[in-house]
Amino acid sequence: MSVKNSKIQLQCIACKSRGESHFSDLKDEDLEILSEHKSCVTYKKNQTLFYEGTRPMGIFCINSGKVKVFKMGSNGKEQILFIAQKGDFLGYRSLLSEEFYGASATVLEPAAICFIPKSDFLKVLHSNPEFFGKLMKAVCHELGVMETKLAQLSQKSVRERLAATILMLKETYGMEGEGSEVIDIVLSREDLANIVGTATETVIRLLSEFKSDKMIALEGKKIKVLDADKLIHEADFYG
Amino acid sequence: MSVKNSKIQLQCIACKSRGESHFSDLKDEDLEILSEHKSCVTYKKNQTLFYEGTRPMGIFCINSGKVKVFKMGSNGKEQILFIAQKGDFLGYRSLLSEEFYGASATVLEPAAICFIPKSDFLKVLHSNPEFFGKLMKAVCHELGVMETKLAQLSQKSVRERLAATILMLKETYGMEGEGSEVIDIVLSREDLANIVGTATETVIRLLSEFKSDKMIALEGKKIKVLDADKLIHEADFYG
DNA sequence: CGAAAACCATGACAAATGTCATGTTTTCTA
DNA sequence: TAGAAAACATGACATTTGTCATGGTTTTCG
Repeated sequence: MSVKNSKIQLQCIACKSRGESHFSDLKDEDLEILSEHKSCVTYKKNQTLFYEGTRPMGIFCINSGKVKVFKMGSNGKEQILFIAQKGDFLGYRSLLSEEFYGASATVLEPAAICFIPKSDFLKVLHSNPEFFGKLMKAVCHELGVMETKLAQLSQKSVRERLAATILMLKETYGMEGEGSEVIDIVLSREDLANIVGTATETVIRLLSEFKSDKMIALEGKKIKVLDADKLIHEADFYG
Repeated sequence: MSVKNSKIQLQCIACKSRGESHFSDLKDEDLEILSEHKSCVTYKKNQTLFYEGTRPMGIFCINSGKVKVFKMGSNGKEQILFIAQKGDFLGYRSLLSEEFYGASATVLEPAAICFIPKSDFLKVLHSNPEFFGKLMKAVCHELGVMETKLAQLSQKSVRERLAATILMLKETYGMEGEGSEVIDIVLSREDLANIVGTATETVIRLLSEFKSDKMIALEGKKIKVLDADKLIHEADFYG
């Protein structure tokens, strides 16, 4: 199979994923500007959008698929900061702080992603105070989320963090079932460990325990949440 | 001794700490607006500016002194997110994301701090795109810093993190000496542990080791860095 | 398809770190 | 300034978590 990525045609104006994105309220003329030099490409699993330490040239807008954003440690272990999906965009943080990328982004599930050059993005941003304000609000919110993650990493046990992570994934990727929800994202145990901030083996062991305790079930690669209340208790939320 | 805080007179326009702050480039008329309903107060050690979970009513601008910003865990342990000092301001993150405070702020060293009501701050912010942009850049930078902290907390040992923390404190609070630098901030072992994200006893033990190994010396409550290179090695920077 | 690679699972063990107990020193404050 | 409280220091020990080894299972890809 060829490894070449195929270019595809995606119009911002008609983009299904835009509704839930920060671009939702932009005027058509602004969308025109964004589309002008945009290039859209399909990515396969494990392809990397950008690397930590390199210079941002624009932003990536996810039309479909899932992407992990992570920092690599000196020991070769990744710490996943967050997972982005359709409607999210990536790389604007470094762009706006005028720094090199602080993290790398790699595709988890096959994705269609548009790249918008820096200049076009900034043009729209600066001609559009409302949009700017909205983005500011989003960044401030993200900062709060990151601070919460930091505190939980420091204060909670691995078991608690894994339970909390499963619940968080359920919120974002959960698909309704009868009394249970399947988490619709393909994550290796290693990736899960790199979200939680622990060793792969530890995650495997704890998943086995959660399974024995009927809190979750494993459906192929995916996790099914059987007893969310018990998981909440494990996560020691607001305990 | 009275616990009452004394009101003091501080003019933004004449503020010595403004030069290094985000307010540095504001026009006099904007400073006037900020000053209009401002109230400035001196705080003693251990007084709290605001509590996690409460509603932000404005921003705090530090004229002098030092303040720790932290999240409290369910176990009663604090995780210190950062330490603010003169020129920094606090609370704008939650203000802009329109959320409750995500952290608490408590005085470490006697401080003079001005409070600027939300409406005045927002008025200046929205009438001043350049200032808004500067703040956006700052928030994006902070987000990057927080992500780095998260990754290091997850990937480095306590020993490495303590070494890195001492070096970081030296950068910010170091006072030049002959071949050594005293870190000019009074931190209890407990606070230091809450920055590093570990138990107090562990910090005490490691400090003793660093002292035996001639990397640091303890001058009263303050830490003196004797061998920064060795500390850098301990911290495993870019190793 | 079939071999190789990647991934998952589990046991055994080691290392790092936290917790508890105790005593000393420093700081606070009545 | 004396007594109480807080902070510091250290030992002993428990617990958590990571690491290494091994084998089974699934996925990938020529």
